[in-house]
Amino acid sequence: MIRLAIAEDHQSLIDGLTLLLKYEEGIQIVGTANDGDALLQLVKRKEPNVVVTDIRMPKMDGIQATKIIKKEYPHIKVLAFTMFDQEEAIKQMIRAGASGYILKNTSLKEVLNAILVVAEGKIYVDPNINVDGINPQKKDNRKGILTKRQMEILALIAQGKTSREIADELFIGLHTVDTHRKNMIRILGLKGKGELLRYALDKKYKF
Amino acid sequence: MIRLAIAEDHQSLIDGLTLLLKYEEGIQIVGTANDGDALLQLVKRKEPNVVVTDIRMPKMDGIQATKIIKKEYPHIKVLAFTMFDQEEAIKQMIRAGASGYILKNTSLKEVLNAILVVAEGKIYVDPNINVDGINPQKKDNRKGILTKRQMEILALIAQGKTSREIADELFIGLHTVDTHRKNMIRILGLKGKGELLRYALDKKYKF
DNA sequence: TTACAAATACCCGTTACTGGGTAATTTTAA
DNA sequence: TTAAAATTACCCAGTAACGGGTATTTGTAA
Repeated sequence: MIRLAIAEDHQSLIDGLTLLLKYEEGIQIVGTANDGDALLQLVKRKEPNVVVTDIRMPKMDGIQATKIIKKEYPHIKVLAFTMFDQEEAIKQMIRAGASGYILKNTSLKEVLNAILVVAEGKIYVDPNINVDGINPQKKDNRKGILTKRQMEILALIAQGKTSREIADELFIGLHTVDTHRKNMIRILGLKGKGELLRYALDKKYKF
Repeated sequence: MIRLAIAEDHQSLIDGLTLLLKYEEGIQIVGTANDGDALLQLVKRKEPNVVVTDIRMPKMDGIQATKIIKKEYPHIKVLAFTMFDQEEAIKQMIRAGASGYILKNTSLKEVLNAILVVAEGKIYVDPNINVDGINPQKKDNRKGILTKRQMEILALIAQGKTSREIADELFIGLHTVDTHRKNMIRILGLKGKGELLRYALDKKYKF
């Protein structure tokens, strides 16, 4: 299930997209926003897995918003929804971590397709865009997605240790371990009780 | 760590065993009992993983006690501690699910060895015993250890479903799912929050 | 050296799961 | 058909984990 958030200062466009996607199976629109600030609030509250955002927006532009979203929630896919001939802005969106860029003068059907593509973790680039240096992905210095300490703790979680045991083993406080747990859950886009343990067991042999 | 329970109506023998095992690393004596009833209570309270029990005991004999223990806690290994020439009783112990049988006229050192052997899940039979039809293990009709319903629920647990979700999916009550969870934890000898999920994930592909 | 990331730690509240019971009903097998 | 096993369901209490904050210290890189 794709949980979609839309940010776009032209409400009419939002309405059009909403109309198209409302009855689309597998897509749930968790909210819309008319500016960057509102988008960030929306992401924080609803944690979508895909965000469609305009680049030029009031309060905070889509580039800045994307940077923040990708930093805090690297698993969220961002699809930039731009007007034509703003190649410099598009480049910045790429650097900010966007997974796709589609022009506003595209059919809504193609927009839907782009959403599905980026939701799968792939990159979607509008055929009409021709930017030379397109090298998305991998702009954060993190080796993986998690920090050293987080991986260390994840490994202990995989061993079935409780937060208390992990805290004692690493000579840190219980709260600290819980904080790391929560940060990892947020960063990895997990949810629910066992998800982190499931993830830990899955990745256990991949460190 | 072997958590050991001892049942034997001759307290002197218990004392001897305790003396031997007290400083043995890897073995913790969680309690002793002088009759079958007391043994069952002990097992229930302390959940040992290995039980050493006499066959002839007051109130309830070791055979009956073993049957009940193996039914409720199949993971617990039972080592019968018998006097010589009671072959019929030994056969019954086998059928009751004992993992080993050692004669009382054996050195305590050998008793220790027998405990270690059965704790590893292997079968220990005193060399001086010669019963023809020895076919231990597998006396419960259960295919595996769990029932159909329990495996069904375990599979859903492995998928990360909560009890609530599992209940809805199977059209049964939340309490029922929780009961199955608890029964599985008991039968499998697990403990702690994540253990059942870990077990479920481990066995997921082995159904 | 100064900003940013990482690691540390605490607060509050809620929920899912565990651990301890008990018990009725249905199914299966002896 | 009758005893045993399996499935269903509920009670109470405790705790680990989650979800949401905030905040300080310690690195590290610009």
